[in-house]
Amino acid sequence: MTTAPASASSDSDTRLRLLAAAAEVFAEHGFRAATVRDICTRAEANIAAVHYHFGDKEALYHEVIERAVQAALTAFPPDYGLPPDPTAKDRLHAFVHSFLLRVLTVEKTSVLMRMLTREMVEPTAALDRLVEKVQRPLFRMLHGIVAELSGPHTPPETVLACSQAVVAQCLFYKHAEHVISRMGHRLPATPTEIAHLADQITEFTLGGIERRARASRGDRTS
Amino acid sequence: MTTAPASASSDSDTRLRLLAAAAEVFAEHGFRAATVRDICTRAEANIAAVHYHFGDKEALYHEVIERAVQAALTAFPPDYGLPPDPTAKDRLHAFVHSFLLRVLTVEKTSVLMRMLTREMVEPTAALDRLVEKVQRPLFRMLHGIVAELSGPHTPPETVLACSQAVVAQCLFYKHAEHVISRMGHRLPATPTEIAHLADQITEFTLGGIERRARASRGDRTS
DNA sequence: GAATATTTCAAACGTTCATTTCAATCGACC
DNA sequence: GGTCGATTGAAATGAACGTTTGAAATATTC
Repeated sequence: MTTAPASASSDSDTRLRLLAAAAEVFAEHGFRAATVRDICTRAEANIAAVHYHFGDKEALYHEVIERAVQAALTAFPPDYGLPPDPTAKDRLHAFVHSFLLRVLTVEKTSVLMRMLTREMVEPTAALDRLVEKVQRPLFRMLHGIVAELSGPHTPPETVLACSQAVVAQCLFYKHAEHVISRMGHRLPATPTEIAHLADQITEFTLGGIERRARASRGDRTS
Repeated sequence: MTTAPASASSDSDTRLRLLAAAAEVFAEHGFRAATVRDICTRAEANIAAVHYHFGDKEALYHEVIERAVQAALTAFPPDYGLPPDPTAKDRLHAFVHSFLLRVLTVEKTSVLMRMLTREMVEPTAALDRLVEKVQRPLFRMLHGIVAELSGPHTPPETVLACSQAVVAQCLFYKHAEHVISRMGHRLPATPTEIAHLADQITEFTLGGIERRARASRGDRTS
């Protein structure tokens, strides 16, 4: 029986090469279309290496996802660049900025994030864990910020919708990247462009929240 | 040689059944994971029927996409429910509302729209035509509306960003539907819910545009 | 340095799938 | 009702893929 992988935390050399290659291939083609052969070729490993080190293709995928999320959140945590004693607006900006950095930075993390994008549209078993471990806590954090910006008398439904609008704006540039480039529009990629986009989205959101909150107070000034 | 399909406009019975079944299966599984066998079974047709009527799986896919877009835009054109002599705000609302109806309505069109969602994340050759024929004209229309709402002195970059924010908010509920439902949030589906969401997005957007336009005029009132 | 465990390797297995083939069937037209 | 083109049917083909196998190579341990 050659089933059992080595101890769970063994990071042999080929094992790491497999993980790196798998991240590339899964991000590029998705879980199903990615082939074990391709991954092993890029990792300069034998076909059987996946079976030996991870058990099967799906277990490899899970570990890649796990590490991807870890890496992205470590590199750009949601309080990225936050000054001490931040205002709610500061926290919104940091949330948006770090979100965009995770999603758009051309380094490793963005390649990894493409996997999550695919998971959202075409879920595998990995999505459930992902939602619970990552997306729910992040959204809860955002929801708190938006609630604070909306003021105390804003109905929860409005706060929810505004929070979703923030996520929507951030994810858009990843979800629609192929359309955006085909339309001839620039896709933010450099730190400067991403920071600028974060400013824009933050401002747009503040305007939206303000107007929605005003409307929910019954104002009709506009 | 049994290659050539009948005349391009022949709508034989099995041909139509194949198109209907293919729309279901492609929407459910995506192009690659969908199997010709599954499609033919659901259409109560023989496996060879796809080859006979369409040539191959990809040609079938293209025709399904073509018809899907046609159907969705016919059912809910971007000026859906627009009053005569509409204001810019009216036109924005109609654009958003029809967009959401195409994307979220639980009837045929939404199933079909799921294919387009997949195309955006995992493009096939069909996306290029789609962008040119559908998305570019629609976006140009939206861009005009947003430009009008922003006022004459708003930089084009801001108008572009605000237009993208609108698309982002509308697409979000389709792109992230699996996450939204896993988070326990309600996904708008009934005409009432969709209309309500359209109101919310329109208001949010107006607030965003207003603030961005104000900022680009150099105001710092806020 | 022999014994043992770990890791790699080439080859093959079994399955799934799109596509093809060719005979059978159907339908319209003379 | 016989003929011919259009359509359907059952079976086969060939390629791609994940997985498995068992031996060879390498590292580890005593």
